Amino acid sequence: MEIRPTESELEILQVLWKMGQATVRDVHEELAKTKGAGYTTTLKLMQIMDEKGLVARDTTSKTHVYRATYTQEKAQSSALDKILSTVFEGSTSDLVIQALGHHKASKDEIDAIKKYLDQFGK
Amino acid sequence: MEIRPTESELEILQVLWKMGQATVRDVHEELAKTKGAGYTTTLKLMQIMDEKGLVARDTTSKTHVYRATYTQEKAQSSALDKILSTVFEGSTSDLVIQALGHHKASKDEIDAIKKYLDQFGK
DNA sequence: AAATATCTACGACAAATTTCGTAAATGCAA
DNA sequence: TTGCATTTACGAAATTTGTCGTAGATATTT
Repeated sequence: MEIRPTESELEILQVLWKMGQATVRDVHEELAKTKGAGYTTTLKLMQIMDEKGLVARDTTSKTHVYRATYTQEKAQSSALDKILSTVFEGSTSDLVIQALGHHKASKDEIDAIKKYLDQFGK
Repeated sequence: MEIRPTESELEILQVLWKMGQATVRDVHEELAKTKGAGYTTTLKLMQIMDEKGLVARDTTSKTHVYRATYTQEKAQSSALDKILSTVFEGSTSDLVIQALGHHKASKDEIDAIKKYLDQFGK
């Protein structure tokens, strides 16, 4: 089955990716900086994510400790797949050029990309 | 205001981008190839999209003719913005390298990108 | 130990999105 | 013209997603 994280689930995953390990309170306080949802909302979401297998939790102590099982790399790959097929008609070069053009990459970033490309072109 | 097309609305937009102009039936038959939704479902969606301003329609004849006002370029830009901030931590180079690595670009595509980059690097 | 605070579990509500059924209008064919 | 097919309009159900309140368990403080 393809497990697609929802919008809110993705926000939680972002916190877990950054923190590595986190309790519901950790995540909630991080989200609270930019969002106004209640504690139990975050709790419920994370419980659902556990059922879906997006996260795993250690329940040995009263306060459960969560970590992401759905990796950032997977999310990146999935996100790219999706926008490639939905808005870029499958053209990777279109996507890349749009990305470089619209969101100005730094000189270092451009160099990194060039280096990567050379590695290809034999 | 930011008008974000929903998942289903995006499917419809894809058809409109490809056809340029289309009736509800055109769109529905195209979607029917891969999806099992009824005709009135597509109709309703397109009516809502009209209200939202995602599409415009010519209502002079009984059968209305639709076209997208939300352009593919806009969708591309919006999609990139979103995944950049949600899963790539704002790093355009990460995104580009992932895109090139994961979805094998053809030689031509790579050349196109190199050409584009040279235009940059002074 | 008693009171207070924190946490999980869980049902239920709310909002957004998708789906469809039905009615009325319009056009086409017999 | 009469009947049949197609289309729009629109309300409402169904689904999905996000929200919260409350109860009960566990820990912490006084």
